[in-house]
Amino acid sequence: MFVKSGALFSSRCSDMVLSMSSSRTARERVRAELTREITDIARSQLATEGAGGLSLRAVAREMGMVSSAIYRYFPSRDDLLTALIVDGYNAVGEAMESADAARPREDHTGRWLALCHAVRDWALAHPHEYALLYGSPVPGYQAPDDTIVAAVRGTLVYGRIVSDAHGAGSLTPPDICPPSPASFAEDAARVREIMPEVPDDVVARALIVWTGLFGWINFELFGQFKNTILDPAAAFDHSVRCQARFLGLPA
Amino acid sequence: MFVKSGALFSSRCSDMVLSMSSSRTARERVRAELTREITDIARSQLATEGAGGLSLRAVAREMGMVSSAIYRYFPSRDDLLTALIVDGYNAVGEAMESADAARPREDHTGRWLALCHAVRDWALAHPHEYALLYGSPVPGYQAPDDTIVAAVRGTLVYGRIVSDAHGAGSLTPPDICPPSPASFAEDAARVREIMPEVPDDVVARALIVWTGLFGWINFELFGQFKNTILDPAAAFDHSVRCQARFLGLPA
DNA sequence: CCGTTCTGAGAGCAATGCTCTCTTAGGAGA
DNA sequence: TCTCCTAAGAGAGCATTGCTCTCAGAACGG
Repeated sequence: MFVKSGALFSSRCSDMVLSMSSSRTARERVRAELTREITDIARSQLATEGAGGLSLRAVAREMGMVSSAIYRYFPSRDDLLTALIVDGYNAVGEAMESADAARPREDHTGRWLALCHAVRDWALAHPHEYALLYGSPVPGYQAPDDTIVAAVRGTLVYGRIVSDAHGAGSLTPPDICPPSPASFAEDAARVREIMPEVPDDVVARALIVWTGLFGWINFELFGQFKNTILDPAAAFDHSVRCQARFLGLPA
Repeated sequence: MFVKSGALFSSRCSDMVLSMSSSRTARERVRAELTREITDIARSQLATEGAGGLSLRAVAREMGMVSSAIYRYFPSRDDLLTALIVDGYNAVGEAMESADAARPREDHTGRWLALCHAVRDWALAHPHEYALLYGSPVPGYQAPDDTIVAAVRGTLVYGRIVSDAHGAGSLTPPDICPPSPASFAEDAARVREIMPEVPDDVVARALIVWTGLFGWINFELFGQFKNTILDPAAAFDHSVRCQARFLGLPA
């Protein structure tokens, strides 16, 4: 009932095993089903209570199960959180992807703006989940590598925009920055896997702009702007437009 | 034994009542003393375990008290956290202040760079505390207004630098940004209380730069830069130098 | 000196994460 | 179809947490 084709998906795939739906045995199917149900309930708890309010026992209760049964699916609370984080990264990543795809490929500035607003909109719609991804790491919890690779998905979109703009020759960054430090060359090379062909200087700017985007959203979402910004949407839009110019995108 | 004169203070003042030391009655003195001891222990717990690992009972245990006694000093765990947050803001604020004060007043760029490095250094030295301040708000916890006013302290330093630079005529922002939205005028006026005389356009840039600073530190501290930046200090320095140029500070 | 207030102790409640053991149901091979 | 083995849920239990009571003693102000 979850794999109806055109249906609205309230759940997000997190487990490897889930991706190959209608798997062999009935037991495996119901296991996948239950796993998904657990993450769904957990996600709704996360949305209402925040990461700290996520309780395995409450999830079990809501499922009509006994708490110990949950441990057949997630060996610990942290593993559940990890699954939610991976889901979250995929969700923002998807939001970024479709926002980007909705713009003509050569409208680099428009793609960047759409990307930014997609992130902010998603963050406002899922504040606790956003906090889980881009806020402080959850107490006593160390992000496993799974989450890191999931986190890259959104960054890929960004990288493509920058790379496309550079490739099209429409990237004319203002000449205001000092040269990047020598130690940055290697980093830039690594980042270039995500935004090919882009010179070091632009890579550096791209990082600044990218962190600036999330820095702004964090401030807005985590209350640092309280009593300061009256029209957050407009201010945000202006901010990312400026960032675009700093990066070298056309107005 | 705690108020030895020349002693090294590991504790930070949080309560109003603490500031006027050697208060009237002995009872009040010991109360202030114990309050401070509680926050000290709590802070060290925070430093090692993170916000989630902060336990009232553990604090009580370490003090040789029974847990319920703590509630005579802090009505709830959240209130303890609030005190720690206020302390934290004051600590970063102080770090910013002294970094700023160590530079000649007319070296605006140097003051900005010193400010940035002071924040980063403090963040690296107290990651959990920093996360409490600039990361996601703690689960189920809503920042009271006390913390907001405390948060301003560091921002004041920043405002003074921008304002000084502008007043000295050494602020020449590159003309790359679109005009700020109409709705921003009122916000700018409010921000101008912190950085007087500064025109709207510069206020907008100042906000972008400020959020960018914390955005970068967040990425670095919360692991978003994992496997990306090899020499974080150098990259950070370059980033804030670029930000300075974007703001209009001389190179 | 006496009554008020403040403070710590102690027990207790509800809730949490997690670990056991036990029983039952599902599935694979004969 | 029968037989085993494994997986899954139930249930009890442990240590821990935040927080609320009540109670006794100490400090304080008059």
